[in-house]
Amino acid sequence: MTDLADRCASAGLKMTEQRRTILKVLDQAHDHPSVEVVYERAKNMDPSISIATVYRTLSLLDEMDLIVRHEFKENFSRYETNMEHHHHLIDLETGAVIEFKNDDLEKIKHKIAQELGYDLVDHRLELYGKKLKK
Amino acid sequence: MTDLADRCASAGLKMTEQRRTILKVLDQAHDHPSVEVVYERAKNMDPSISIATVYRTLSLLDEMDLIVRHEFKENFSRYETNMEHHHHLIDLETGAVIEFKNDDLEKIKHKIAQELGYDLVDHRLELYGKKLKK
DNA sequence: GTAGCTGCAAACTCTTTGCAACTCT
DNA sequence: AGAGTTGCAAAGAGTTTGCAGCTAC
Repeated sequence: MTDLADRCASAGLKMTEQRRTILKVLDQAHDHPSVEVVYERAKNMDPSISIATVYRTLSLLDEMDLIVRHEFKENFSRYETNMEHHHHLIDLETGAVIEFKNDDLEKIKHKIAQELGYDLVDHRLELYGKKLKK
Repeated sequence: MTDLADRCASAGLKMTEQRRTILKVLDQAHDHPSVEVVYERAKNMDPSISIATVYRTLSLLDEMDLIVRHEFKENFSRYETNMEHHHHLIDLETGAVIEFKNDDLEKIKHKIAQELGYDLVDHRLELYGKKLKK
């Protein structure tokens, strides 16, 4: 049983065949797939699965904080299972997503919010770029 | 004639009554209005204006880089005319947008992209928070 | 005069949802 | 058995677009 499936089961979710399939897709995904992509991969394992179920499952997992929904500058959402805190650089030519982390950034972020009199609840830091040719 | 209108005219755009109205709304806006809000304000000056025209005009101005379109964590776009470089803190309780700038952030941003082998084309840095009660 | 702009309504994209049937537990 | 889950199709929200008529230049 996968890690995600474990946590879903302990949360009291019914482990249906469809959920097992979607969780397997997510566990195997090392990229940041869109709903459409998760659906395609899931359909390869179980052709009867519906995209409505994929939407419902991903929303559910996002609410449970088991995955993270991103809305980059595209007109659809992407999801990722990597729960370690980090940010993203999106390759404008390929759509590829590169993860990075930076401690200075973390400090500045909180400092700014505090100075403005706010408690930082969420944030978004995305870089969009083109690969340098050497 | 407003500043925005000037620049539109020099770019060869026809100055229709509707455009004049929308540009006036934008010139007077010191907030970050959504399409719907621009439409409402424009309708107060000219009730016959259509929301399609508002959409078309805002997209056009965005392409011309006369205004900036933002897609915060809401399911609609907002626009702003303030062209000075800055970032945003969005008040999660009211939707209010507070602008700020920070030089350290600028430096780090470019440094990170460079280290990853990318040329920074665009970026997004948004903080979401709740007002601290004192 | 004519290229460009407008209003209207229909179309589009992504996402959510009502419902009846089904399935884990 | 019963609450939760599913597939389907319809509905929603925000946005874009085809078209015929209108308007700035």
